[in-house]
Amino acid sequence: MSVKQRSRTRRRVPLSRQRVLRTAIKLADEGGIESLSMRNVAQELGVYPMALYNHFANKDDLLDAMVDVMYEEIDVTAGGSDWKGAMRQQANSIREVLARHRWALGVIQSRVHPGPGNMRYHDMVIRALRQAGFSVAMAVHAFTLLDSFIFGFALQEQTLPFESTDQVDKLAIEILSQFPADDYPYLAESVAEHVGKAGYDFASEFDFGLDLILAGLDSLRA
Amino acid sequence: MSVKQRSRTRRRVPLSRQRVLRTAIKLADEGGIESLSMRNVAQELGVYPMALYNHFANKDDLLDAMVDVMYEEIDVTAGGSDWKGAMRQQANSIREVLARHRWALGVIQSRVHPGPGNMRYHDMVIRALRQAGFSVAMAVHAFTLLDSFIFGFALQEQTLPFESTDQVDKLAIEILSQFPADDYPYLAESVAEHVGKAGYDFASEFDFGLDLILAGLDSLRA
DNA sequence: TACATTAGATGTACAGCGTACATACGTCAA
DNA sequence: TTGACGTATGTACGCTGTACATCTAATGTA
Repeated sequence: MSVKQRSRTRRRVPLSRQRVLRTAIKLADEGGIESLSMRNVAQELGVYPMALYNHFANKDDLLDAMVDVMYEEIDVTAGGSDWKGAMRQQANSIREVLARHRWALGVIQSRVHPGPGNMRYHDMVIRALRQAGFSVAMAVHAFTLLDSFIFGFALQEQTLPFESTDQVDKLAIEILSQFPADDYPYLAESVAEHVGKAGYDFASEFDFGLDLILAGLDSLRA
Repeated sequence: MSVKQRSRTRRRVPLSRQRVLRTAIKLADEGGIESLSMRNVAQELGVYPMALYNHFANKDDLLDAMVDVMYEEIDVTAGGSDWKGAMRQQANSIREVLARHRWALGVIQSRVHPGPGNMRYHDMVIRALRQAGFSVAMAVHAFTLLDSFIFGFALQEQTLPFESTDQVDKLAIEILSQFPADDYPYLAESVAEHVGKAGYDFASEFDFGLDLILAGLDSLRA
């Protein structure tokens, strides 16, 4: 890094919490969370590493903020009377956000400080459910169940060893073939008769689960 | 580390993949995943760090194996005709295992190589579902939905900023109080009228969700 | 306009990390 | 007895987060 060159363009764009945050998210999106270092962020911003610490207490603080941005990006426009539609839209939004920020699920797990984005998200979900006629207790039940399914599905989806959900067929067969035949007969049956068939799309499992849950919840509305 | 002392006791217990694996899991269980380093594992085993690389290609290889141990520890004894009971038992087993190995959820997300423990787990779940009368397609739907819920619930549970699920009341109020009053009216209502009440146990949400899903699936059996 | 205050950027340093690589050693087959 | 081979040792390198001291540029006050 050339200090001379840097100092000439010093004041172009002042460093700020927002700029650091956006840069960190960009780097994590592009290169994965393991490529996110304070040094990389600083370099991307044309700044010395320690400058970041004027805006974030430490790397954990930065990670907390990154997770909260993820919550902020969730689209939770209240759906009025069509509460199921609203939940479906929100669920899909979460899936999109988590696909855009693949680091988020891994980072979420080690965070303990909920930020305003997190709070806003949950407040709006509960609002939608309350306005749809759910009792307070049932609204809590409902959003916990929905959140569990949505984030859990995303976790499974990202654990799959391929990028797109429509490439399951070939890969499932390949993985199975790495193990002795008949070690996993039921898994093999599923792949042979269902998952391994051309046209199978793992994403369809998301709609199945979501529909089942929404139907179950609907029957419990006040 | 004293080499003299080590060499005197050199052959007491030979290093092995299993011993490295067990030590790594022990360290991660006790001190969290961030305290798991190849150097720490080596020191715990009274060995130089590079010795581990005779048994694992690299740290990722070790993490893959650790996750697979977690799958192996899941209790999936087939429940015969009582498929719901079997699923409930298995779900609780997963929750126990993930509580015992709090690092697992965070690590799972970055793994792409399913091991034999993972395969066995899924094979046995599908077997239980098939024997309960589910079609192949429906068995895949069912275990994807169940897995999503169970792992997703565990993710939420571990994100909660307290250890035990029965301490929600005080803490929920404390967190809310850090933000301007009435910023999150629906969240506040939930806490005031339900979550914040003494005796509320977040773990009960698990049974609610599981029961709803099992009931929904039951109506779809062949 | 001149000066004091201060927030923020710089630059150095340190301990710890994963692991490449060369060396040494213990065990077993011929 | 010797040679081969698998495993452990020991060194080294480039990377990490961040403590700390220093410098610099912008801001508030007279």
